[in-house]
Amino acid sequence: MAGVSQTTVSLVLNGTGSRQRRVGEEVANRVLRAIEVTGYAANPVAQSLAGGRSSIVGVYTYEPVFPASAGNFYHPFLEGMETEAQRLGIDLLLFTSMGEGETGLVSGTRLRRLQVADGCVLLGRHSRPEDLDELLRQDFPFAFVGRRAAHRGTVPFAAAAYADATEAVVRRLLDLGHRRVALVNGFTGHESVEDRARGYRRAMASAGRQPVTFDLGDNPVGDLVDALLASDMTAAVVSADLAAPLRLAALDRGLEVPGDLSIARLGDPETPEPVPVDWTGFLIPRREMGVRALQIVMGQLTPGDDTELQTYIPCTVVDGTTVAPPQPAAGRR
Amino acid sequence: MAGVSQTTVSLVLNGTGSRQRRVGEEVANRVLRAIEVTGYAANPVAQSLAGGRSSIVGVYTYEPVFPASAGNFYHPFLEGMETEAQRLGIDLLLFTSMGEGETGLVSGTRLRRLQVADGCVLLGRHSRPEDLDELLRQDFPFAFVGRRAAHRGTVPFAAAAYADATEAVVRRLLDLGHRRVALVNGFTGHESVEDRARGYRRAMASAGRQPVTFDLGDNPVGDLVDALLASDMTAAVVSADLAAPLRLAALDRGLEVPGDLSIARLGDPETPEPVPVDWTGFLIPRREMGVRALQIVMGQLTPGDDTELQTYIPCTVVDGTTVAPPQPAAGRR
DNA sequence: CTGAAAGCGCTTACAG
DNA sequence: CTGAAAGCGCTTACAG
Repeated sequence: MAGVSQTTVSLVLNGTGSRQRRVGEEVANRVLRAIEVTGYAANPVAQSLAGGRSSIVGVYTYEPVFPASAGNFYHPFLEGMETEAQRLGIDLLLFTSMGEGETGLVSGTRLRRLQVADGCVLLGRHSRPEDLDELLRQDFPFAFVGRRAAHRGTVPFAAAAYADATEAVVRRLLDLGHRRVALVNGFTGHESVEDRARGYRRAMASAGRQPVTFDLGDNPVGDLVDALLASDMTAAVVSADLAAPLRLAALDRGLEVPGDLSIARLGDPETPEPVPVDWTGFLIPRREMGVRALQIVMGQLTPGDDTELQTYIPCTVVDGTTVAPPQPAAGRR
Repeated sequence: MAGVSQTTVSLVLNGTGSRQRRVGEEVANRVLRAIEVTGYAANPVAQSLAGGRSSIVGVYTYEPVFPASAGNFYHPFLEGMETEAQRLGIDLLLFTSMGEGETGLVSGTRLRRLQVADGCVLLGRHSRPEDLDELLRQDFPFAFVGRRAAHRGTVPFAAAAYADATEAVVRRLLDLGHRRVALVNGFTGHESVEDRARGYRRAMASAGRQPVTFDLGDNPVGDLVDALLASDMTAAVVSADLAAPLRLAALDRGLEVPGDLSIARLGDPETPEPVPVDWTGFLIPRREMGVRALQIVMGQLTPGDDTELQTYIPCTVVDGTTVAPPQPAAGRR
């Protein structure tokens, strides 16, 4: 013992907040020295129970994190989170115990178990709005990786700036002389799809062009190519996973890419494409999204912090060889 | 309330052990119903503090888990652990906060933070013996992925059965007619290398052949090929990472594989080889090692459990095209 | 500036 | 078979 009370030790360790009470410098040093000698470290479990911080942030995923099948969807996000967690001196608690029978975060013991952590990062393509509502209602610090909307309230998130990136890509096509540029979606009803569509419309509107959207639906990709040509499209901006199949379908029909049809890819797919293509388009800043999501959670734990709750992270636009100026109409087959 | 005390609820939830006290069936049902209605779930933090279980198992790695650089070394192990964790209804706490300055588990607050978890799985090529000693001394439930030895005491582990697998591969070469089969190590001083060497020696001894081991050291791989030929070796069993370079060096010297030299690979490397080769050798059961490590930890938490503390998991031996019967000496260049 | 005391939500001997 | 009470190791009002 350094001759002080438990209270004082706690105060020394937990630092000095704004108008918090300070411990005498001399006493503080005495405590610090004793800590060094004894190798004392606070029991995080007790800290947590007593209302303090556990320095643990939960990671809740709506799908298994390490499935051989799903490739490495979560990998880059986790890499960012791990790096940031290390920097911040916190640990990550993986909530993997959501089994087949579970129905999300709200049900059962899941939400309760979250409380071990100071906050939580959520990831997953298929989130459940009721989970977000509940988290918001409980005032539990969290952040989603990717933009998510809730029925009411502000969902904190670290999202890719899909709108801006798509706008930039479409503008590039327009600048090359394309007049008929289509947006092609693989699926709909997701925030990321909406964001891309917004950027697309913005670019088209500012150039006075008519926006036209094609949805894949359940049809074969080949039909999509036919539809694009039937509409006299000279360029298409395509969601990440659909770009490669669309290009192959076009080549299959004897078209040249970008000669007959320019294709820009709106994001890089989770799994690397079997045949590498030098795409024009943009990349999703997955790693940085992970970093930022963690920062947003931690920001909510720090009173004076001014970290934005909803942040958009710029995507890197890349110039490849799948986009070229449109051919004169005569040249098209 | 169901009209019972906190004690009773706790008893109902924590199940009935061996000679533990039982709660009246009628009362238990009443409690269960109330739990269902209210959606009650015990606070794991409090459970943990009170000496109960937190249903959290820590994962401590000696290198970052999600580095883009290191490929996916940990991925298959984690996949197994995640699957098993899900099955067991527990969560995984990633101890990622070991930064640059940290010096292992024992130092600083790391060991203390482990206590949030009921037990811990350790992974990493460069473990620290003092960590194992300390964990053993504290009687903290843990398991290593891969065989590890400590100064004293039994280190629980889930290891690949390298010795058996190597023995099987070498025996296969001997059965094909090879008389001079070399063991080639990329590095030394690791348990996994020792295990392979043991299997190699066993197979050679039982066939009455002289075991010869070549260590790469800091020399170029080409020298190794020369040394193998100078010693009239017709086959080599090679550690996972060295197999591909050795084969290339042999091809470079105008040799044929397996014509002039049979090469068997002792394990599959962490990162897929750039040029796929149809190797003869064995595969490391990484996924299953993760599963078993978790089972070993959980076994220590269950009084009557008879899970082996040290388990070896069989490797899959595969027949490829890098091994063939030895050529008559005349045919060798 | 410092300490005694209550309380976080459980589990577990200990009495009935 | 059941409950009152202590205690896990902290934090944080509340008094001095």
